[in-house]
Amino acid sequence: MATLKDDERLREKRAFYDSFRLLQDENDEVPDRGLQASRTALRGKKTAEQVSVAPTASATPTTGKRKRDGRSAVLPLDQQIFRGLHFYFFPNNDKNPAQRMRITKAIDYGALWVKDFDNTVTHILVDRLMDYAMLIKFLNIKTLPSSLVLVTEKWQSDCIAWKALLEPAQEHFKVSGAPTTSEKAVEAIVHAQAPTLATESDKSLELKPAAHKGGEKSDSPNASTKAILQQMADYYGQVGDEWRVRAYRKAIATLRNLNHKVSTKEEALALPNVGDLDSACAEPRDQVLQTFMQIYGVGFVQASQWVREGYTTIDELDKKAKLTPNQGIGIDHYEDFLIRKPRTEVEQHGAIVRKTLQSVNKDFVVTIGGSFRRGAATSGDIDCIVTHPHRDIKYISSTMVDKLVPHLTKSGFLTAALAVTSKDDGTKWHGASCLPGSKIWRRIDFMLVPPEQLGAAMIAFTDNDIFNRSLRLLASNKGMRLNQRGLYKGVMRGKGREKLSDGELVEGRDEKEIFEVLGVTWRPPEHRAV
DNA sequence: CGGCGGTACTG
DNA sequence: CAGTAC
DNA sequence: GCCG
Repeated sequence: MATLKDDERLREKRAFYDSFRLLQDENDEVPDRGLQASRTALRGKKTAEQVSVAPTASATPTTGKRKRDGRSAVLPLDQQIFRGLHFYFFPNNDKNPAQRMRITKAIDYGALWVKDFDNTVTHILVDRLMDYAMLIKFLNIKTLPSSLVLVTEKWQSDCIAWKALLEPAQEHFKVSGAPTTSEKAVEAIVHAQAPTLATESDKSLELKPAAHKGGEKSDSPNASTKAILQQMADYYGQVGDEWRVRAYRKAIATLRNLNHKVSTKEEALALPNVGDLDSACAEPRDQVLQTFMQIYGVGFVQASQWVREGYTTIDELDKKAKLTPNQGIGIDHYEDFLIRKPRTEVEQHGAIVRKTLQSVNKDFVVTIGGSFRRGAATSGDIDCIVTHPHRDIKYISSTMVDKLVPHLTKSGFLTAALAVTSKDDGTKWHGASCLPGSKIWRRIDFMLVPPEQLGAAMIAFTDNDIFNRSLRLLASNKGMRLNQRGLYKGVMRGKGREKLSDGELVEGRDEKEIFEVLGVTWRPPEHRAV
């Protein structure tokens, strides 16, 4: 039943997406400073004023929150993903509006528009209605130089959506009738790293948790393959197919644990969760939908409805849409909640909570979980796992609700409550916090855990979701059940995985013990992510 | 082909 | 209950 | 997308 509904939604969504796209093609002019010779030709007149456009703050253009005149998407140099590339379009004129839009955009993003085909062309972008044979005939040549990149126009729009040069040799960018590049699967995909922009000021994006100390081989032999898989996962995330995202992430997880390079298709197929690595194609998910769904308290259903009602910016939602209190907060602090924060700041938030709690009772223990505990350099939110070695959940939660939260709210540290513990047996509190002197709100969560459940809670609130799912699934397949309270055995399940009986508690207190009972070799928190 | 973690809070 | 978050 |  869920599937049926989903299909329905998907179709619905596509329709809206399409109409939105059309709208965009007409309206979405992007003046910018990236002046290229060809632009003058393209736009004819207005040149002078374009020359001197200063780069402005480059917040998130999609939100349209700060600026009313959504027009001015100034593209700083580092956003010009096509810089240095020479595009030849087929058809190569700007007669029809859509095509003109494409060309304009390409230029806005740094490409040079080559009007007469020559050997400086690096990319040929073919209209959806054209095919390889027509192109060859038009250019009056036998074959194209292999160094040339031949892609459909979709490549361009996807690159823009992604803010990156995407691998052109993917099935969904293939021009109809074009000679196929023989390789497939792992091989084909492996050499396919997106070319990096040769920028002058190349600030290195440090992504590594930098945890490696000992003799561990720091870079995995399958790094490039994983990068591709990650790209595929991201793509499907964009496209809205969460199941495929999960599948790809599972494949990455498998590769992560290998210490030799997988280089043949056979080898890949033999691995669990890793398959042919074929790529399929779907329409990218509506950017507006995507933006709306990043609002706290807004999911697919609400976002779709707003899109259907014609909303296109968060600003409009803020002014006109009917919002729940949480969504209001989500919108007011849209940027705040999306920004990842460095470990040092996460630690400061945790320290405040810990200190306050311990001033009530010095034995309280506050552990920061989530990606922080996994060693990540930055975190999206702050997960505080709150426990007490010899008091029960009731004491813990009442202390939180009656003392800590009011106190920290009064002090100005806690700035919003988004989901609070309901009864006395409540176990979680979600809200926002703000360091003294700062104006940026952070998402902070408290997980209230009695000592006998600490191990299970640590697993649940530290490991990333894929790792969690696999552990729970593993438990399920062994006739057990894993949740944030413990590991249970003798669980009866009906059709599907429907739980018929709760089973009996095996272990909850000790993290390692849970791993052991499940037959999973222990790994420290840093190694429980995908 | 159908299934894809398991739970707690909001409205 | 559906929707959302973790 | 992979698994049973």
